[in-house]
Amino acid sequence: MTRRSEMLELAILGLLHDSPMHGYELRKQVHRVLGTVRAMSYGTLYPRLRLLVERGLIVEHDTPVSGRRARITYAVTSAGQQRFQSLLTGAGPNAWEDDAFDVHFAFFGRADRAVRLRILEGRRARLEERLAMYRANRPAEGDTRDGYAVELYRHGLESAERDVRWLTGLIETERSAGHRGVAQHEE
Amino acid sequence: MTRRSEMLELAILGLLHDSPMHGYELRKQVHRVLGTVRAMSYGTLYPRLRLLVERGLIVEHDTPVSGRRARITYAVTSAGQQRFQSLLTGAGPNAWEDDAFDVHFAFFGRADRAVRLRILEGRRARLEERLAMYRANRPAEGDTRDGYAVELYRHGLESAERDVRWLTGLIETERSAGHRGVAQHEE
DNA sequence: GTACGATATATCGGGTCGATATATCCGGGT
DNA sequence: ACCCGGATATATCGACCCGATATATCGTAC
Repeated sequence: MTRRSEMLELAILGLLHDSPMHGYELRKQVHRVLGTVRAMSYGTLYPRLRLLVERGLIVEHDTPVSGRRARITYAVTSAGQQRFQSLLTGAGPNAWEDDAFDVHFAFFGRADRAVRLRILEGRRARLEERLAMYRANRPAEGDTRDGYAVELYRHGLESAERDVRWLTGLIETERSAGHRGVAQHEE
Repeated sequence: MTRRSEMLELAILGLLHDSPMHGYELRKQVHRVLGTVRAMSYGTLYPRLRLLVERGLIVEHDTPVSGRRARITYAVTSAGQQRFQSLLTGAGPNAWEDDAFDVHFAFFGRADRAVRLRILEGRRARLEERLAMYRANRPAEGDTRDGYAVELYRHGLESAERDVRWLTGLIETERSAGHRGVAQHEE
């Protein structure tokens, strides 16, 4: 179980929880929720769906609409629900990485505050490490890098700093007002 | 030759042009230039270096420092220089993608203005497509997404918009003042 | 009524990552 | 002098992911 496949499993289980659907639709949802960030290819999705069926985390409802091509609708089982919760609640350093963080964050509504805070703080720490490395090789006098490489450096640094501020804001909101403020749209 | 391997080839040839070095150092430089973004693993780097040697794009200078472990220093050949230039100058849609764009941008100092503008504009168009998709599924009334998913959406949209503005600034600078302004640090 | 694009599932080859193995060098502690 | 840990350095392997491609059906526009 690699980092990536764990993240994909979380995304699949989380999305199927909202409503059962078939593979093609599922992939579009991953696109939507993760906002066009590297979504899963079909070559990854379909084999993984079969694997999750084998493990009993999801089940396939065949939907044989007369004459239509087979459309396999998937739904989470209770084992799948548990697996989802344990992936979300037990999130470790894997969840501090770019893609994995986004998936976890998208499902924050189903995690309690302690878990949310741990993931947010882990993510921030991860970005601060990155920031420290960035700053450690700030272009110095006599650097061979030309203006474009320096501009790329500046832009990357700025983005990372902004993300840290974003996380800090989220953490403060969680600490002070609980889930209000961030989760205004929550039902 | 996939997108990714083409990008890695450009990075390797471009970095070795600045100064010959061995694999371990090369990987650190990729980290530095690309700013911690997904750098190459050793399992990718070493086989690829051997491939580039086979193709005559780089050569290995064995540096047998008495008693020391073999350290293979690589340097670009003239064929490698040409390959680098053709990869940079002939950059197509592959170069509009995240990682590939960064690598190309880092080597803008060795591309002429027409090429720089084409890549910048291609990249901007790519981001605007992404933006359009984002906006197309803006969370509407009655959306099942909770506050966190909406916040993730908002943050992603904002980042993409900022990147478009960044590119627009760069394009304007290229168009008006040539390479000044952006490339102030150029030697 | 047919051409086209979207929907839908499936598979394969090439290639990448992450872990691991091996080995040397250097500095710090004792 | 000795050892230890961490950085330097090369190499390989298995797990697995992406992108392309094949196949087939549906809606709709002309």
